Amino acid sequence: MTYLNARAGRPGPPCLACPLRLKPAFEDKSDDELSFIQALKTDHRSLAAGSDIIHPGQENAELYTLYAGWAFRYKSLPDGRRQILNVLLPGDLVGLQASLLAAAEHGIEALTDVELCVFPRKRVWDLFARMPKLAYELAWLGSREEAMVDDNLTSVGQRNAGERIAALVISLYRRADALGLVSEGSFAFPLSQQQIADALGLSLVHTSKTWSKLRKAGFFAMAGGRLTLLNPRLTARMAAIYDSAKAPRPLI
Amino acid sequence: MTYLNARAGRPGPPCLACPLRLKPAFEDKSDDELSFIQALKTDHRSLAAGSDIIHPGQENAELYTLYAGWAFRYKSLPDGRRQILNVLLPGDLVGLQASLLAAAEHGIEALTDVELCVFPRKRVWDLFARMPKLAYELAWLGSREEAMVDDNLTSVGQRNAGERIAALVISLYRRADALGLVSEGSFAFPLSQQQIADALGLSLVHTSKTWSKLRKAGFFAMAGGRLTLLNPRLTARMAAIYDSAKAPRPLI
DNA sequence: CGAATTCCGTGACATATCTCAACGCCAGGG
DNA sequence: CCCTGGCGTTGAGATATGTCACGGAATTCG
Repeated sequence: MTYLNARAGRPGPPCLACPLRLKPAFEDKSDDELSFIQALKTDHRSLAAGSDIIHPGQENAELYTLYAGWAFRYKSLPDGRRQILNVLLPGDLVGLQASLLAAAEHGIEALTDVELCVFPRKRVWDLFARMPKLAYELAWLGSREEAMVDDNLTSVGQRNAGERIAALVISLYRRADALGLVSEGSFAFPLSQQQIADALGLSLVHTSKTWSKLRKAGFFAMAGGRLTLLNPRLTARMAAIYDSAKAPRPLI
Repeated sequence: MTYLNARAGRPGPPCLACPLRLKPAFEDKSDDELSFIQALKTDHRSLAAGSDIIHPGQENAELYTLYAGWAFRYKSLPDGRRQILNVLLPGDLVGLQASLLAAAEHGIEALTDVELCVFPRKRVWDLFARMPKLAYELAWLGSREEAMVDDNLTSVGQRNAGERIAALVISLYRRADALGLVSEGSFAFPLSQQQIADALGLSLVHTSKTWSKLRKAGFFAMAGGRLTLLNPRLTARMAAIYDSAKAPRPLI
């Protein structure tokens, strides 16, 4: 059901003129590097919300950069329980782990309609052989993703339901903000409550109740699929997250 | 308190004759690569159990390979709650994330007395510039570590207390086995119950009760700091972990 | 337009897990 | 030698979270 709605064709912007790159989240790159990245990229692909980008167990996965839309990595147990490992936003690498390891140990699913820059697996090795700076940045981005999973594990292991929700909302807010996706305190928030529950290790019912409680307590509001954070500092304090400005990161 | 008991000096074996490398867990490497690794390595360091190898927030962390002993990565919340992110066994990289990112977002502590091969931070870049194959393997090892954190997050988010303990014990058993640390079904198991609790997101008391229950149910036995797995397949089934042989990995 | 489906909300009840507290064992140190 | 601190064990009671069940709103689809 998933690969049928893949569409290639619309080529996307040339990397030299990539609008995503202008966002504050990202470092500057030299024209040389950008041309190299452009040469690495073989396709620009669109997928519908709900599609599998990488399915569990897939071998020889390609490497992508998420150009537009949201996605998430997840891991399932044989009996159907599912853990969402982390959420991917524009500019994030998709499938680095799957393209380095022999087989994907997780799945990646599109949360909204997405657009992907496609880098074939073989060229990942070229990148290491010929562009050590980019290879270093690839490893850097991998470590950053691991740090995000570390955070989520700490949240799921140590925080109660309200704190987990607060931590999730705050961290997505900050990441969306760095991408220019926040306007007037609100941003598109496409996660369903079931997905929030799967990300936080909570049941759907308890997630729903705790989510309502935080809404009614004035932490945030939802309307039209957009979430408005009413008091970011309060929410951050509830989750025991203290401000730390994040340096710009590489975009490949 | 921690750096005082660091001891350098005892040089450790030359990489060309590294006994760890002979274990089934690791790939073969060419003499060229081994000499390169040897040149990268500036020190062989011993630390006592309980020492900080990398402390939270540390900048310019060095990169290590754990040569002997056990360690763990952890992350603390401001109020003192602590999550153990993953356990490190001989051959694992220590501090890759900390050496790539600007500052460590986690701490790493020696669980037993440990010996470390020291690679200064600057030379990590040399490795990318001059030995792309090793750089690729470094990224590969980073992805493998992320996969372990993924597993732990799935465990903490989705499994109940008994399943979590079973999953932890089984995965450590398998890793120890690949390193030749298992003899007659038993291996040294240095985690305290508090550390198990911190790794699994459980309270100490509940960990103790669940641990006893599994022992009494005949899953495993402890004696003299060694754990004997009485029925590995049963334990794996309880944790809903199905066998998958792991390919050998690079040792740097 | 009605039927089916998905998502969200809420009440009642069950239970896994937590907290508090006390106790025993053992190793180390004065 | 006793004292102390760290670690593991166990019981009683509290509570956060899970499960079951139902109903309503919105959306899709025939």
